[in-house]
Amino acid sequence: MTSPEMGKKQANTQGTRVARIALPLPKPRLFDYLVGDCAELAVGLCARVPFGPGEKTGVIVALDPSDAPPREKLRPVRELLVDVPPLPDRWLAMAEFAARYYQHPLGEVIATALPPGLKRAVRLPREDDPLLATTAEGRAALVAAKKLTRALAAVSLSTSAGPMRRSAMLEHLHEGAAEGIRGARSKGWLEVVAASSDIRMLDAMQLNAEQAAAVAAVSAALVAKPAARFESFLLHGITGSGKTEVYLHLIAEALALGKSALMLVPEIGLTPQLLERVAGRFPGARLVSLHSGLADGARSRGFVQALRGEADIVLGTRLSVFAPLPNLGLIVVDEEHDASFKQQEGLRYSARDLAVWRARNEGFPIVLGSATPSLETWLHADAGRYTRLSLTLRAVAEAPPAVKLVDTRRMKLDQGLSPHLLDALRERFIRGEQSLVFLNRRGYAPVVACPNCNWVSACKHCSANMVFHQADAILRCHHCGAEEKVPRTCPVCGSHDVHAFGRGTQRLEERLGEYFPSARILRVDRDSVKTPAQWEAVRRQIDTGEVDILIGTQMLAKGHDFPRLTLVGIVGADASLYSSDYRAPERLFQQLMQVSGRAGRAELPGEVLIQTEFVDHPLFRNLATHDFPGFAAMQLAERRQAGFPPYSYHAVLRAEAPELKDAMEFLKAARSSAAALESGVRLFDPVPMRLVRRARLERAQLVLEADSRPVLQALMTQWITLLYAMRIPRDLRWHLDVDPGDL
DNA sequence: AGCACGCCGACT
DNA sequence: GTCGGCGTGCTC
Repeated sequence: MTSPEMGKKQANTQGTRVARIALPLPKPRLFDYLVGDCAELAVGLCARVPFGPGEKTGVIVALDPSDAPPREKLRPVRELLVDVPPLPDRWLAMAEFAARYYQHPLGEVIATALPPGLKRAVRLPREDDPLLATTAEGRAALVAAKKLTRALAAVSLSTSAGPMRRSAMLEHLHEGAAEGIRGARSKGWLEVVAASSDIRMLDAMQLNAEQAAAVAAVSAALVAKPAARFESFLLHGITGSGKTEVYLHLIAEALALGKSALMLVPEIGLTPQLLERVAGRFPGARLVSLHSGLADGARSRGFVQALRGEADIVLGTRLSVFAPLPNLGLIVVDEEHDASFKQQEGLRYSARDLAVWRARNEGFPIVLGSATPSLETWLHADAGRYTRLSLTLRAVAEAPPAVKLVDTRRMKLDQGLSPHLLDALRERFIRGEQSLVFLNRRGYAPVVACPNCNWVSACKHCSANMVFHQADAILRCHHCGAEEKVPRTCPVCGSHDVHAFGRGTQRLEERLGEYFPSARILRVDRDSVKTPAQWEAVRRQIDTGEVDILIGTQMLAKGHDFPRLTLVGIVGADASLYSSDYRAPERLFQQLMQVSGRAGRAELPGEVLIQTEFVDHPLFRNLATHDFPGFAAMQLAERRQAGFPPYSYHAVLRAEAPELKDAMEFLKAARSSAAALESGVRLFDPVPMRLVRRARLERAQLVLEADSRPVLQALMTQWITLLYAMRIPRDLRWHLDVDPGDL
């Protein structure tokens, strides 16, 4: 038999069996096809099938189901993608769980989890790729690098050897591998090896007692009997306490045990910095990075590498929780509280929650790390369901930054800047130290308005104001991207008095430029930094001291360490202090803690100035004393009192249509069909969303609340069938969001 | 999601 | 008299 294309197998309709296939369709059902009984046929295989007048690619989820339609109704599979190994059962189990838990069609879950380019042919360099192994040098480099990784892992495991002895061992190992690595690097053969220029293996031995205890605790789970290997750990470590070092040690141990490791990081966290550090630490390991910024080809390659068991470490954003590593032994979720782990469209999954499920299902430990854990995770630790490991010592600076509150009630502010903050900025500038002014609002001013007739720069498509961007002299809507020229006179009354109200980072940049004309000021927000390359350039400027004053949004809060930074000024925090969203304080605390952590290094103590009208607010008091446990206890008490998550469980049904009444009507009908079902779920009234109109669509939502997950799940499972059966206007769309990030 | 089938308004 | 609106229903 000859196949026209590599890796495809034409369907053989003789000796047929039935394959049940999950196809990417917005309906929760599967389709059965005839398929030839070839050797490769297996559950988990991708298949191309005829569908209606067209064709689709799906995944076989069962063979010869007992309830298939009569064979004469079935059409044959067009081709099987035998080039790619079938997805493992455990992987499919996770997809099925996600479909069940998030009430989403299995075919769409699988389509979300698979890289988009997989449908096309995947060309993958194997280990015997000519690039790596056609020359003796290439092979030698690879072998040397692998030996080094294994040996490194083994050394870090050998707890009997003291630090001195281990250092000596490492140095010896490094010498042995260095030659091969240099050879390979000079030829540019292997990216992973190239990155080993950054090798800092000896760092591996600086663990302090807390870090060592954390490593030991998780290690015990790694080597426990299979049935006892699953354990969730919360690694609560203040900024600079060396969480990453703990992760790297644990990854080394997983590798030494012959397992692979998965590390999830927030979107912003996937900077080349971390990738280099991991690659440098494990020069012989096969490292794969996965995130949505990759081209289809690269993402497919990484995914298939994992699937073939050719990846030792996968480092990536939320989507990499679906990396089909067959031999996974450890998951790390860094900055586990970060909102980017929750997908906000399509399948609205939480990668962190799925990761915990996966670890339990496959029987291995998981580490959730953060300086400011989510209250969900904190409560799990309080209740003993997660094992809490604390890092309280700041490894990189002697003392945490001094947090001071600036009471702005009786103060004359200049563009939102207090005299205190300006003095502090001046002081640092004179001393040649770096400062950061944090304002979580980009643009020049949040609105342009006419005081004469009350006209405001409202967006035509959204219920929001257009933001004034002076840089390109334009009004821009931050919700739909619409742009308009700034009117010179009021479009309603013709008054010449139209002007910008409020301030964003651009305006702050302008004003600070006037105050400190000789200072080098750099603004960092989504408008000024759009690509990873730009972000890298910015980081280099900051690192090399080419910047005196930084102005930035939360982009900067999450960035990496800035060694010369000694002052952080926080402007406009009050806006989120009394927001109607019950999660606002949690987010604000996380944000402020994170941005505060940027200030100060060993030889240069840091200072944080927070401008506020609410100096007595307990949130600030906890922040000033760096007391996350205190803050969490206070918040949890409030949540318990109000019956909010994590003491209850939420799901939201949202609908959007050109007209609000259609969305509301749908939700009312949906509500009454849920009300007719027997359950302990509390059904709220449908309400328009806070931002009712976005991109010409009007949105409303219906909140469901229950005291337990099973109660909520039981209702939704029945309800979803009714929802799919409802007849709805063509232009109305709805979705269910389980465990929504916000309401 | 596509795509086809099928029944009511303003045009060559 | 026809082209085309999108409501409804189906795809193994």
